[in-house]
Amino acid sequence: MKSESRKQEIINAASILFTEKGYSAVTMRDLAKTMGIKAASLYNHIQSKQEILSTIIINLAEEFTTGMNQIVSSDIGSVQKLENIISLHVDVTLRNADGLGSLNSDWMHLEEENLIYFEKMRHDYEENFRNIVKKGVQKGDIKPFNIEIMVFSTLSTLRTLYLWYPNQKNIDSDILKRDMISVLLKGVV
Amino acid sequence: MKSESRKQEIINAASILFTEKGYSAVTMRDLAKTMGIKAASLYNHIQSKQEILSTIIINLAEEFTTGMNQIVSSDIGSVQKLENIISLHVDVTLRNADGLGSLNSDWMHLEEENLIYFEKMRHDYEENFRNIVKKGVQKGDIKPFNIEIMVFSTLSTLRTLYLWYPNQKNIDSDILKRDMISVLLKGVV
DNA sequence: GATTCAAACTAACAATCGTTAGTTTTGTTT
DNA sequence: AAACAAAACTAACGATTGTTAGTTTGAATC
Repeated sequence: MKSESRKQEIINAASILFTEKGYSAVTMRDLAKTMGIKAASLYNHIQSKQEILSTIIINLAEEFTTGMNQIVSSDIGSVQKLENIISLHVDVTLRNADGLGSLNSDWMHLEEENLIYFEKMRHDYEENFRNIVKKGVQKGDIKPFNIEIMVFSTLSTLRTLYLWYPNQKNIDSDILKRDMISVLLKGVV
Repeated sequence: MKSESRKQEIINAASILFTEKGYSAVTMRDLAKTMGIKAASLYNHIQSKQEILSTIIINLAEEFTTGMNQIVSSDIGSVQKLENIISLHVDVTLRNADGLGSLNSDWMHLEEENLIYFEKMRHDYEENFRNIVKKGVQKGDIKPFNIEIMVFSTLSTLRTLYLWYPNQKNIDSDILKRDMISVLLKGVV
């Protein structure tokens, strides 16, 4: 097993700190103090600060990519696809809320290869999202509003769900999904 | 005038850098290089790095607070108030898109007094928003969905407008407002 | 009891951080 | 031309950064 669990503990602690203060503002000594050890001891388990960041972000990005690819290739209508995307974001957020702060705010601190890889995944994700909306508009299932605004509006809400969810402890996953689908798709008025 | 314009130039340059990389990741030497001077020369115009951050954030937060207070005290319906809030966010974003990255992602690096002041403004803003939605639901003008989700959903879209707007150069302010109102209030389905 | 090994430790490094002090340059006003 | 103020500069400071090297601890295995 070779300290794999200890490594994961460090990554989990780092996820929380990074979301609270941002990658650059968290020092290895901060992280070590949270873990109850000295900064140098962290390096028995991880290779670098950068490795922690890239592990957090790339894993999450791949999770979203995998989920989106399944939705895109499924044989369902555009509106149902949007509902599944909302469901995907709720699931990932409930499972790993701490890491989403890094994904949203610290991805630009990834280094060369991982930065390019991440940006490609994000671009493809948005492109898939956009195409689903376009198809829905063509078929008449989605209102013919400005497509960019519809995509941006929905996506920005889903992306910042992690900021808001921890404050609402007493909410069931399925109820949250249902209400999010109502608000995002059917509007509030 | 005493270099007031030079100070503003520094703040404007810092706004862009802070939004690109975050407050903690931008050094005074980075900022100086962007201005074409040495880091020490910055201190002829500003008192500290922290002063730059607080100037950017507090000014913007006060702008939102002032706008919200006008909307709250105006004698119009709940839906019209929501439309005016959307319009407020579009206006502020178009006027000062660069600073909104700091407001959204670096407010936690404000120091004691300003941090408390900012958090109070943000709390009051959200509370005003929530009360407008509540009133609208009571009057039957707004659908009886989960209020927190409606508030969070709308607000998170408006707050991240600055991330998305710069990519859509050819869009008129009034058209943007109209379409945002459509998508956010009436839904896409 | 000796060996092994993961996981902690102490001590220190080179680099970089925000900032200060004191000086020089530049451009305008007398 | 002299005087002044604005705005740049050089040089350096103490603190902090991520990280490395080498050592000690403690528990499991032989």
